[in-house]
Amino acid sequence: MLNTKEQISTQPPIAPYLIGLNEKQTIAVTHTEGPSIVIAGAGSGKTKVLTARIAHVLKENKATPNQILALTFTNKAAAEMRHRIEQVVGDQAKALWLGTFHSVFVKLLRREAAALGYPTYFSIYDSEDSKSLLKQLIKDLNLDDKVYRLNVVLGRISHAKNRLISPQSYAADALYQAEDMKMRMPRFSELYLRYVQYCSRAGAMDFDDLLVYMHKILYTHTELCKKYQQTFRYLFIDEFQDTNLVQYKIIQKLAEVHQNICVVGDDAQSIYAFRGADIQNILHFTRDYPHHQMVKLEQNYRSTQHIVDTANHIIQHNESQLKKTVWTDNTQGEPIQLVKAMSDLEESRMVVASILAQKRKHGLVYQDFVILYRTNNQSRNFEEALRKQNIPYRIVGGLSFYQRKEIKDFLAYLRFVVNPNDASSFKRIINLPKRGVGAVTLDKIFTLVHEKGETLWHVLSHLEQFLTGAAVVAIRRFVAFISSVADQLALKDAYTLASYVAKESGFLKELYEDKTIEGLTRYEHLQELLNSIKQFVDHAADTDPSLGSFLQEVSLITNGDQDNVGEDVVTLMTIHSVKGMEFNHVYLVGMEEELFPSAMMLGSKTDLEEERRLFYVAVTRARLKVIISYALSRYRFGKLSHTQPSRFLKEINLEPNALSVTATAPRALSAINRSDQTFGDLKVGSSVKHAHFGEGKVVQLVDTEDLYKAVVFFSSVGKKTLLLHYAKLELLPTR
DNA sequence: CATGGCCTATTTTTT
DNA sequence: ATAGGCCATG
Repeated sequence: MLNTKEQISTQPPIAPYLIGLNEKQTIAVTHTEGPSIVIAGAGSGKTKVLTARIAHVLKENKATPNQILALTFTNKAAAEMRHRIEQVVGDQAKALWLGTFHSVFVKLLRREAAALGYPTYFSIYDSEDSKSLLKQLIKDLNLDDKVYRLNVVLGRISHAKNRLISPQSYAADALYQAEDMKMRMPRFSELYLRYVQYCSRAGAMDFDDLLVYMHKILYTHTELCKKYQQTFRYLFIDEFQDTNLVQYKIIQKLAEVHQNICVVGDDAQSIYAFRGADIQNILHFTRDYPHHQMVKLEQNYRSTQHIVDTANHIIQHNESQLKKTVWTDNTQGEPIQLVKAMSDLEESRMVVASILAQKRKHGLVYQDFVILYRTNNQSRNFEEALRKQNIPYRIVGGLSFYQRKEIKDFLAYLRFVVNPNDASSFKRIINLPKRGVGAVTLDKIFTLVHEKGETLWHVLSHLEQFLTGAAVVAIRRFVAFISSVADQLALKDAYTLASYVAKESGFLKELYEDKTIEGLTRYEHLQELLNSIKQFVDHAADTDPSLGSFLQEVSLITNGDQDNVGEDVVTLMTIHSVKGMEFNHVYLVGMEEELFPSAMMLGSKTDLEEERRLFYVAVTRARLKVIISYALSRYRFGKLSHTQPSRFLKEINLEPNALSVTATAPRALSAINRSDQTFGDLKVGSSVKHAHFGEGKVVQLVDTEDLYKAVVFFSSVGKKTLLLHYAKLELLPTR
């Protein structure tokens, strides 16, 4: 690009956001019209391109911010993107339609809820809500929960929804029916139907519904569809390889009029097939848009040569992949290191010891490190080891604040006020605090709802017509209370109403009176929640400060979103949640058969290939160094079991016993002293120049726990041992 | 109707 | 290891 000075002076000034882009990136950014697909290898500047492209559209006045729709998979990615666009275009960025698929669709569905027969502030059921609902339905139908396994059933429902198979068409489909028979679940269709009916009557949508109903709006409400097709002139889809059928159909429909759709993805990083993601969408895109422009970003700017090589090596073992050569001209860096531990406990200590040593040796900060694992429960040992060493850390994922029981309970209160047909929320709170309403009364109520075909709220507010007894009196009081709050919904903001409910419902008092340590924490959590509602209201200057709006927003928050960014802490998370991020040093732990690859994924080749892509994602997060660890034994289900090193290690020629890392914790990483050792570009035999001693030749490299040393033979003074952290050695070209 | 103790299944990943 | 379900008891 900017090759000579003459070029700069004769050409118009280049927009600041285009500076520093390579040739391919520039094409991807500036060809804004028509369908285009960007295949972006790991670390190839994907986000940079996507944000520059949006900025370009705005700067060239091709569209106003609210005519641009940009969809990501995580809130984090959306926030990051908005931030970076803001740096280029300023406040305009605020008006972009930019967010996760789910959060953007909630906003649209809220506007169009009436067309679907849903209340404006419909409830959103998270996976836990879905689970407990399904559990109840399985019970209601007298099905054996050992055959109709919760996770299996839920997964199947989710899968059907993501493939746009309604309960009716599911029941009519011979193939699905045959599968169900094989799995001894002949009544699955019925269960699916009931589940959908329940949600619709409760005015609730689960995560999949947000997509399914968005699809429904676009494909069955022509006028509404036209409106949005006209509105969105430019569409941007991040992590395209992880889209499923509904998502693809939605964006396809939205792009139908203007055809300005840009999808960015990397087939090598597709790790969500388990929730319906279909890499085939990349093929479908090229087929559905024959005039598309395709750009492949193959230069990696993130990682060292060693890391890029290893990553390429990993992915080569997969048969199904797009042709792509990721390369880098970064320095060679250090080889991937392997740590072997005797037990899971020792593994965690060794990793933590290694972090401390690396930090000291290179003058790093905690933020440089991430510990990645396959399953959330692996975090435990590492947390303890980190705590013991007083190392600050944060965990992303796992049990989030909003999944705590007291928080879910209170949110259920608020949800029921906003949507009094939400039966799940009702059941959750009717006896919080105790109101003497038992299972029998509840059963009667739900039978009535079912038989009369009335809404839950109708039955509750006319209960005297149907039932008598002490419970009825209690419910009448409860109903009166809920009504009194509901009357204020349009008048008062979320915070005012929430604190009112907390006090007047007796919920806060109940928590307050529990003086155990856990009770105290629960009380604090509730206060914390109320604070966050206050914040929500304060920040909702020109948006909707209502309780309904808060509840919908909060349903889509995941842990890690609101987390303390910028603090100097070690990060712990699953490989799935690290996607899209980068760290200087990556510790990939628990590299054992049946754990990674997971025992659940050994059954089929496609599953195994997804695990391998997961491995690829983990390794490519690192800028400088990857350290992989495994243990020879591990506690599973409270029992000690022996483990085998992962097959993936052999695939990248990291033989479990190749490196003589002593396995004694916590002073674990003893000196490695090998003739083929390299430190960056420095290796035995390298010619170097030292400020005092002049030219010399490296005869030995020593890697101790917290120091790098080099033994150099200088013609002037003979052998000297130098500490690489201090000594400034200049590498001379080899002759 | 609520509580406490014992039993069992559970661990794949997330919006 | 631990959470949730089931049963017996208050």
